Amino acid sequence: MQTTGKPPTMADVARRAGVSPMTVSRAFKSDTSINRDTREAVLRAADELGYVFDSTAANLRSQRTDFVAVTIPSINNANFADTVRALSEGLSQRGLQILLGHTNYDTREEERLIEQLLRRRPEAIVVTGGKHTARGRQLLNNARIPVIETWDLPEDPIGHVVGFSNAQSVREMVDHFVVAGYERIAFIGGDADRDTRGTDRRAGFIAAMNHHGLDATRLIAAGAPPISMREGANSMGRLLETYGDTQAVICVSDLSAFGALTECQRRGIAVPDQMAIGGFGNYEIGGICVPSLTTINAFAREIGEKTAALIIDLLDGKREAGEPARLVIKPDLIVRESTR
Amino acid sequence: MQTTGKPPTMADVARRAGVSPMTVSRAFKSDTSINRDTREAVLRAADELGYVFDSTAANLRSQRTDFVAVTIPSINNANFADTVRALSEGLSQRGLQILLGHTNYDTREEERLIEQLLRRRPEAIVVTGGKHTARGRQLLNNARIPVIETWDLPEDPIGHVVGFSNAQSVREMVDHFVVAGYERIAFIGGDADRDTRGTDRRAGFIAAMNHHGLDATRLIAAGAPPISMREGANSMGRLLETYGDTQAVICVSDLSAFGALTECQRRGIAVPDQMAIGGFGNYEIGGICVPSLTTINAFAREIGEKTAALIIDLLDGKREAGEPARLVIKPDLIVRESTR
DNA sequence: ATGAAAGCGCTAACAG
DNA sequence: CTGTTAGCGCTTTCAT
Repeated sequence: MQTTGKPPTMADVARRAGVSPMTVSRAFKSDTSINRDTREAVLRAADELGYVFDSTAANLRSQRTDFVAVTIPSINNANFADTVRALSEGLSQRGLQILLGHTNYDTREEERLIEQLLRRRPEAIVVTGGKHTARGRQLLNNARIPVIETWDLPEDPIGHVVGFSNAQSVREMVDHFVVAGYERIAFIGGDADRDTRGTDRRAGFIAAMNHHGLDATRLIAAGAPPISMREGANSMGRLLETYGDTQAVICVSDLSAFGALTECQRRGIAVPDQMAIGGFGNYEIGGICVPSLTTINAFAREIGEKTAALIIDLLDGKREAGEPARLVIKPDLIVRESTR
Repeated sequence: MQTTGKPPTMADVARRAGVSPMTVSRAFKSDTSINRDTREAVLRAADELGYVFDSTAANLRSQRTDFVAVTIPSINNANFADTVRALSEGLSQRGLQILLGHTNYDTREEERLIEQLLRRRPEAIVVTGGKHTARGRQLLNNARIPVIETWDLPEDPIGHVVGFSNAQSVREMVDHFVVAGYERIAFIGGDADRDTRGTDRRAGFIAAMNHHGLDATRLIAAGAPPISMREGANSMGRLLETYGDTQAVICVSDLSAFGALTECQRRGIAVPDQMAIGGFGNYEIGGICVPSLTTINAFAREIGEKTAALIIDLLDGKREAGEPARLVIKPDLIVRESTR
């Protein structure tokens, strides 16, 4: 096993094993017809040479990379991480590998990323959300591979969709709050535009409040997404100072909701008695903290699972590529201790 | 821009632009000498055809992929996510793209992953931790690319190292606790072996306790890594039932420490007065929760930054590949409200 | 079950 | 600044 000079190729392995390169190639595939002993001899020769299969060359010749490109807003978000993990596990069963990139909640960044990813010739591309630059859309449209938009229900989808309605989910939480007797309800979320899911959640809040004939103007802008725990805490501080008689607040995520909760704790404001708090995303923290957080389970893992299954069906031809799938997930309201 | 038939290649673009394929190739590189107008004409022709550059072919011919392979134990961990993000941002400045895989804290899984990643011919490979299967080590040793082990200080490193001493960090926390007057101190961590960093932290705890002549047997095994908030809470319950007179506990991470804190809150045990709690990793939650958590900042982001800079220097030949780097990071003890 | 020939789409190397 | 030639390492295709 030499560590200098050029790395061994299939031809080197073939020579050593006394077979043709084609036989070496077959020995490295699991489903090809090849004699057991021949395969073992080839693999032994490969091992002795320290041969490592070159996917790049195989990809070029076979025109298949077994890559699936995935873009997420942030690599540092447990919800998206859950989706990616489920996706990764589902896809790995078919030998598909994820090529992951993050956009920092920026569609310009997403556009660059999409272009970069498509150059690697993935078998499919999964993007988070339905908002893209014009050129980003165009790139996805022209890609001759399955395109799946997730975590959202775009009105004008590019291809397939695996998502849920962010607005509708929050509407249901507002309904629950109103039935529980809350009237002066606020919303803590990020600045508009960048995070479309967050924007949708706020829109759902406003629509539901208006529907109930309640004041929908208690909106705290927490800064640029993603909204951290710290920003949630700061926002709660501003809420208390601006709208002191607020009875309940819905936060754009469990992380900001937890931050808001801690600010109440620091100020001696009882949750839920003096202030009820709702979050979004069913992060682990929401089920653990004291009091635990009422939240919305968006089924991040299921999004990944369904997306993986969809991609596999499409690649296997078990599903018609021409008929875009629209897999709608119904989020669950989880009522816990932070509301009464 | 046709969407059926075979995708356009450089030859198609060249024909349309009235130049040779080589000129098209140059038009797509930024640093090559080519006439401004020619480049624009080529890029226009490419756009009109909906041409997308094929990295796979370029990679094979140039024998450069611009991939950097990275393995982390879990994709769902804010510490590793911080490292990956910093790494990703540092590397993208040189056009390097991360190929990420997760091992689920399992060296057998890591071995499979390493093999799969090396087949993609990355320019360098970054692994988390210094424990690998024999074959995993061999694969890394024979890879003719820079190997960087992170988040640890292996005694017998394969190549470069960017990490810190997990044991030493916890030793310092124990020292701090002892100086503060705590004597009956416990440790909550995962089952041995799988997570070597966690195991090192426990070893550091035991060594420090012994050094101070204190009882080092209050060890709560929280289950298989990674230890969740929930498992931290459960472990605190078991600790209180098993060693009721414990004054302080050190947890393998801030997540389990927070879980432990919530269990105290549910049981009406005052933190830090009746029970002091220390965590590890300086997760955001530790700085936000009430009381905030004493912890150890392992500088996850700096690990990523230093690793990215190291890789770039190695690939640019600004640093001798033959001289393995050993970049040691000194974690910081952050004393907060959960200890007195 | 195995082999021979050809070529995937791009760029290194050289020439002009 | 631009073009020609050859070939990266594998697999498709067709034989046997």
